[in-house]
Amino acid sequence: MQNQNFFDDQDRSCHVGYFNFESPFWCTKTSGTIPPSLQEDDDAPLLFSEHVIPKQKEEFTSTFAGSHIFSPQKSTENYWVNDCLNMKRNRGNENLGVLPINMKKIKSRRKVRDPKFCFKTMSDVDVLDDGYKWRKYGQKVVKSTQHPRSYYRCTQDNCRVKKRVERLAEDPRMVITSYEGRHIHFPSHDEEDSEASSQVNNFFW
DNA sequence: CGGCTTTGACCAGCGC
DNA sequence: GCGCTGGTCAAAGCCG
Repeated sequence: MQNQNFFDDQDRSCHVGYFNFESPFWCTKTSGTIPPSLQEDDDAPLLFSEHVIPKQKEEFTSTFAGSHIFSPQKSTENYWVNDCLNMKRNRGNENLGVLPINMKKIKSRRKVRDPKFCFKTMSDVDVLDDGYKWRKYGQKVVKSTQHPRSYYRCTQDNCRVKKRVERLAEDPRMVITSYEGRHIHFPSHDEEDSEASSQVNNFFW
């Protein structure tokens, strides 16, 4: 297995880098998975969910999938990341499937944006190899952290997927990677490892 | 020379 | 309306 990036989110080690989205799912407001307390608010963001795929050697692939019709406000970005992690900790079992999440209400009135998800990784390198080619188009020092935030765009023609990479202010060892949009193509990796290659293909979503 | 990164400028959203 | 902030643009420079 190549491209291994492990992180510890305080309850277990997770394997990230390859994302298995064999059956991508999207929780919507019409699915009935949103707590009643949130359904009353048209501006509440959509639920995101976790897909847990048990793997060999007691590893498992854990991914966050989400579809925010209304993206969180800029100032709630870390808050949203924390929600992802809280959701992991609240998991009761590791069955394959969609789990309801412990969700907080985040108000937002911003315009419709592409699906988005993010994860935290302990890594020395900022940019994780996810099989896609990215071109950096900007870097900014944001107020919440002294570390610069980098902006990348997929180099594939007509693919509008973007990702942001930044280090956690509280723990610079942690890298927060945020993806926005869906790839319209397969990864451009020249994989020698066929198993890994097939797993990469599952990230087509 | 083409593709990429760097970086300052610009713009839009948001809060006050 | 104004200032702050984050996101994007684009020119310049770097590198293979």
